[in-house]
Amino acid sequence: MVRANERVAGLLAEYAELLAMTGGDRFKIRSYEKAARGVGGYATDLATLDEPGIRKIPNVGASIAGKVHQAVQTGTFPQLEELRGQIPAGVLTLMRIPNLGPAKALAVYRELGIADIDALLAAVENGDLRQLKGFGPRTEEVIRTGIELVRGGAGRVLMATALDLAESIVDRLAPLADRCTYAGSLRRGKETVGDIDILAAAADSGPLMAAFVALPEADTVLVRGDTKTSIRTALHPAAALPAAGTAGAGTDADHESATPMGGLQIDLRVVPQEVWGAALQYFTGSREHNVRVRELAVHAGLKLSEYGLFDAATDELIVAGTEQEVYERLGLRWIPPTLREDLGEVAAARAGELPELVTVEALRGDLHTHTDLTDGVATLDEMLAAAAERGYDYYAVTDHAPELFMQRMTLEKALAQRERLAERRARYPGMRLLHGTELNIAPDGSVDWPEDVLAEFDLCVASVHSHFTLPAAEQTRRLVRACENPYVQIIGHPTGRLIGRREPIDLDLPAVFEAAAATGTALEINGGPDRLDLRDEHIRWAAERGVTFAVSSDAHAVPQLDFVRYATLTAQRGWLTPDQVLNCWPYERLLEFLTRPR
DNA sequence: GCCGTTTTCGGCCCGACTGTTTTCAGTCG
Repeated sequence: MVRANERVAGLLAEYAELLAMTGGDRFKIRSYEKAARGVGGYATDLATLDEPGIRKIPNVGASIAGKVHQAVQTGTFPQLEELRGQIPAGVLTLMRIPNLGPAKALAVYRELGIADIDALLAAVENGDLRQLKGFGPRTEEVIRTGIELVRGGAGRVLMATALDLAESIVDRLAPLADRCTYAGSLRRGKETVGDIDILAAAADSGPLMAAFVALPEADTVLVRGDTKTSIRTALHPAAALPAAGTAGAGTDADHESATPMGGLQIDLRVVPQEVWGAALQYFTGSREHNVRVRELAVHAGLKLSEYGLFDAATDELIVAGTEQEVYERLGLRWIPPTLREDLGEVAAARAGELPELVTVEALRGDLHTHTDLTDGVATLDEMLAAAAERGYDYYAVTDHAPELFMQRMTLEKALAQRERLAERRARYPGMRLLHGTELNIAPDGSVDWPEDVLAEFDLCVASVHSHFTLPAAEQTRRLVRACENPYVQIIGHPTGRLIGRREPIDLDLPAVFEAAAATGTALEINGGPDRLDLRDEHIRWAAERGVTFAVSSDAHAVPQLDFVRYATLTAQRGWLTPDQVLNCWPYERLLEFLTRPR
């Protein structure tokens, strides 16, 4: 379900951006950004809080609490509407372009009247942009490539955003249907999706279609029919902000959406209950997977469509009720949706060699998390309580290390945290607490802190947080050296990409995977909705080379512990089994891995 | 506008990089 928290966090972040653009006080801007993160990362649903309750949210004081309360009730607050009146929504979308911040966005709007990305591209093409003070040829080029990056994901939304929306809609439609679920690329767990496909089984589609077009999300009805209805959601820049709450440019905790979630098409198809399985199989895809499966059917003298599996000669229906029946009648084990990409899964299913995929339930702990000691928004105790609630056998706190200057970490703070963690051990007898850190990999591959300090941590994750544009040879050497560091057990978000915002660093991936395998350094699958790093196909390459993985949330707030869900879907798309994932192992085996001589 | 083992004012996330300047503004992490 989409909570009020995420919606209001989006409004606060939008207000901060508008303030930044209209020359507001920078500390005031920062306050709204921090409040947005606080609200988005708060464990309690805003809708259940009164104003004093809202006031308890980190970084929310009297003034913002009033606006938050109003926003929960009415969907907005007057000061936001005032600024929205001054700056067209399209100007905010300009800021999705990397290296184009509030000042430049305002300049192109004020000077050239540019209020959307199309107009900006046109101004680049005809040279108008270069006339502006502060805009030289290099800036022109940076903007041009930035637009390409943003455009690359045009019309697509992050899987996490789509999943929230799809589940929320399924929840509301399900009471009117015999069965209801989402299908398509979302069910396959792709990192971004172009639309949402919802499938329902019902004898009478009328009430479902009526409820569907009446959804508050339905801005435009594109198609209205008995078997298929399509709607489009409204374009709303604030809605582009992530499920976890964000604050624009800022810290490692920010997770901004690749594209505005507005304008997303949602299809509802209603089929008779008898053909549910065939329809679900068909509408889940992928197209390539379905072609492969139908090929198999043809060879067996059968015909497969969304209406069922038929005898090709007599047109007699054979099965259609469940996906299992369809696959089994074709001589296949049921294939998990995350594998249905025609990347060998049909042959594997035929040979009975499908992997037993890693699941969220199989995760015994989280090995990459933060607290408010650095850039998290929840305290150590809040994070521990939430982790215990999830039933974890172990949990690692891995706050940032000193070289990420903005986090102001010191050895003293780290050691004090270690003390506090030690004190908490008695409170969580069922959950082993690991004191870790997230180190920064310098351009030369070295990390923060001397060896004697590193040796005292239970766990060291090492990640790239700077120098994203080094040449491939240097980046590769950098990560290989980090793998070779005997104190580094996990490489965090190995490519550093942010979906739709930042390209991955230039790496010779096979060389890095070889190094990780040779040194026994695990590679992370980071569940941040805009990271999903490593990504699906790279996981498979790495796994083929014998790499071990960590499926991590990189949570900076309590609700973000759920990010392991997105990491797990990605791991499944990389065909991983629990045995290949460190944090599916029992504690004793994990400990052996962490403490073995290297 | 928020916050406080530095508490009701005066700080606040700091440093680097880059392109455009001609001494610095904008952006990022």
